[in-house]
Amino acid sequence: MKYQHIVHIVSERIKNDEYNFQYALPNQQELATEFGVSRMTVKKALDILKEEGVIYSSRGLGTFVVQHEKLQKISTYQKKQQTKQFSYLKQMLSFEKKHPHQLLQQQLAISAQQNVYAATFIRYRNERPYALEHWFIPEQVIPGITQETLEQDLYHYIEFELGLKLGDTSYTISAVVANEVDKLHLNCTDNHPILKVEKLSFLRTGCPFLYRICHYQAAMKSYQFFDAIKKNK
Amino acid sequence: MKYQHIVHIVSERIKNDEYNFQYALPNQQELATEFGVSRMTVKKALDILKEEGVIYSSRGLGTFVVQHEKLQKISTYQKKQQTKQFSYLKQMLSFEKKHPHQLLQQQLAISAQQNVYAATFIRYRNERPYALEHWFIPEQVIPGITQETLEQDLYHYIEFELGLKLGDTSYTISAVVANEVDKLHLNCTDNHPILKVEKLSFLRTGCPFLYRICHYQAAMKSYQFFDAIKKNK
DNA sequence: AAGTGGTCTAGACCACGGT
DNA sequence: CCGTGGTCTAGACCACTTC
Repeated sequence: MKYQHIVHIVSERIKNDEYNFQYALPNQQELATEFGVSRMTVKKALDILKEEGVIYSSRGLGTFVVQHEKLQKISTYQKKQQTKQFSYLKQMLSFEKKHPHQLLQQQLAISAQQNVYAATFIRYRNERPYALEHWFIPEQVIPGITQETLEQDLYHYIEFELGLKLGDTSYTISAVVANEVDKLHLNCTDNHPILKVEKLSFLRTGCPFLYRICHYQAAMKSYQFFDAIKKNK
Repeated sequence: MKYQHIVHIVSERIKNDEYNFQYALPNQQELATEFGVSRMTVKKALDILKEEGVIYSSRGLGTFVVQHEKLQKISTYQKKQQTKQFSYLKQMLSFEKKHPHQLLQQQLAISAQQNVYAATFIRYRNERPYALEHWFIPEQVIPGITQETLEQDLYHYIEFELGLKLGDTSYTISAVVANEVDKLHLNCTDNHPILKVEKLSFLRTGCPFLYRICHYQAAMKSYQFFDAIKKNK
């Protein structure tokens, strides 16, 4: 795929400040000539970089690099996450197969008669309790799950053992106070704030296969995401 | 733009169940013939629907509608938000021009000498205090702001009065406990949980122009977003 | 008028999944 | 093998911005 190569090269040039926000990039025809491809292929590569938020373009004006600030914020954020060198540990507290209660029936789009694998995990970060997670997986969609599957790599099992393709995950974030189970495992007291994240994962077909309720120690977790307000040109 | 028309027609057919998850869509050549366009134009339309999560396609197999569950969840969520018929009210508590402290200098990428408009709002939902927001806008980027600009429509001012193009907004979400100011205005007591959302908005050029710190009554707000886990084909 | 990016074409070839 | 979608071409025309 030639366009991926162009995406990579142009990304590198932006990182190396060969292209920067003060001047327009070479126009599409020049880039096409340089890379020995057609203009449409260049445009496809630039469209991907636009989607990534690295560049933008205006009819009649040209294509420009987005100013450093934004990218810096993202990269420094990621760097912070990496350089802190956290050690993570996931430990299973319970594992069972049961019938779903009403919330699960609704979220996983199944009936009360179908079985659901239910597991509870506690996560540690640098040996400190960090999150309490409840996982629910419909047996009909992802059959043959064992305790080991969940302790190792569920996604690998789904993709390579079952041959299913993964889709998107929906995140719903809210703030709550610690409940009794949280207080027991997350080492916190009354009225301790909790960042509650409900994650619903789908196969590529749109079938929901995993519902997670995750309670994070408020001080140890935040979520960041980007949102395009308007797509006006 | 022909491809937008095709996006619209195919969307309608999916909503009307003329295309559904049980069968593949007509192949790209058939659609091209039907709409009287080239195959590339059909593909561009389908790419947009893929990006929206409405369909997916496999080389060698065809193009398919994503199962209803996922879309239902999104649309029912939106419907819930709409049918609750909330009444919203935004009230300004303070407005001033000042020099930025260190956090603002960093977030807005400005120096300590530059001026920043600082405003505080309280939001009500159905007459109940709902959120407390602190807004910060660098004068150099968005000049000429008055109290009225902020009470009315800042985005309209930026786009149509100043002629600037808007870019993305970054959201950073965490959970905290109510501070003294929250307790005063949000009508809550000690250790009340707060959903804290930092919003940093950029112009299309990547220049940050608005930093907001928003404290929501935990019980009255949640955030939902989607994330592609992997783009494997 | 000149230069830019956005759209669209009519074809070609390739990679993949199923037979 | 065939049918599918993914990539790529070499051009054309259009919309927009600036001079």
